[in-house]
Amino acid sequence: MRMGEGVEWSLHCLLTLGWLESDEPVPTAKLAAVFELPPAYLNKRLQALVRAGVLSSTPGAHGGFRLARSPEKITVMEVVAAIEGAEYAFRCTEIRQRGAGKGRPQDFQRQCVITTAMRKAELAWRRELASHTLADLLAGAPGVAAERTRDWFAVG
Amino acid sequence: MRMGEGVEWSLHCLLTLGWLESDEPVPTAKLAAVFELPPAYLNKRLQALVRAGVLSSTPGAHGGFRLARSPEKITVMEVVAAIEGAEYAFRCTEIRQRGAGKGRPQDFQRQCVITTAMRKAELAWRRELASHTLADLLAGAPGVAAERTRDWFAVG
DNA sequence: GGACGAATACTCGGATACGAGTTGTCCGAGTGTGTAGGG
DNA sequence: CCCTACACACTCGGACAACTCGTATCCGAGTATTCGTCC
Repeated sequence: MRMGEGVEWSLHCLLTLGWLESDEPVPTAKLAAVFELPPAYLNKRLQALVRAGVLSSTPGAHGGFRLARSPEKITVMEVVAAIEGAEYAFRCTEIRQRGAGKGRPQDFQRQCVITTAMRKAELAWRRELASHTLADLLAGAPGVAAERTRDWFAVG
Repeated sequence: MRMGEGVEWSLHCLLTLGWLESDEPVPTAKLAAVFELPPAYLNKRLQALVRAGVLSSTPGAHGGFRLARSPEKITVMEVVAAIEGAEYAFRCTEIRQRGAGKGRPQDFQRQCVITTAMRKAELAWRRELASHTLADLLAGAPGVAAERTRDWFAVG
């Protein structure tokens, strides 16, 4: 089980946007240059964040992306769900109803214990991710990181 | 992010072995027939459980697999780790040290806040999975399931 | 009749193809800007 | 001098390939059984 790189990319970009505290939209090319990422692919991921309502995009010249909400209202869970999808990682395919259990629908009213256990674990994971906001991450990072980012944008 | 089907298959097979309560090893073909799964591929997954010390295998005629330990000592976490791998789903590639942050190793002594948050969430997930043993699942399932399984093996 | 040995059937184990999903790239649609021309 | 219309440059957005990982399969290594033969 592996999480895509897009999550790391997205969160770092959101941190960058949070540090800039600018109302000016930032284009994909600039954000990609900060971390030396492929611009077109990063753009694809940022689009997903727009669809999720985390970012807002402005097309045209001097366009780009900006935070759609204040960092306090953006949770890490939202970002992960926007990039990786909202489905559960464990998906029950009901193999218990095949073979030995075929043709006995009355035995399978409740979900199987395996699904229950896995879902419970995933809910704990989601709860943890939902408890961290972008503002928390911004505050938790060392101050030099914010400074460096602002300097880099001032120059470039 | 998606969990492979092997986890569901493995847990169902472990439940089956737990219900049988037999010292006789059960071959892959039988287990596969219970859920109508491809035998060869299921075998591949059971091998992983043997390597993890969850199952013990006996080759040759009348061979097969049996639980290596009592169900109370087998956690769901172990099974997931055996099938999906023990690595974390989120892997930090340190993109913060590229581009804007290049050549400043002193700024990156601690792990970044994103990695910390993700790891914390995964630990909550793992803790939850580790708290459930195979014995818990066996006890939580309806009694008719165990009965049906035993009947199916008695006939076939 | 009992014991030994070889042939056999059955099982696990790892090496080998196939397919889906993720990663990566490209070009078109749309918007703001700057400029040139006319009033 | 000011207004308007046009051409341009820049950006997002979705459609189009390449590649890695998970899925699926096959054949070889090894063991308990079974049958035949010898003592």
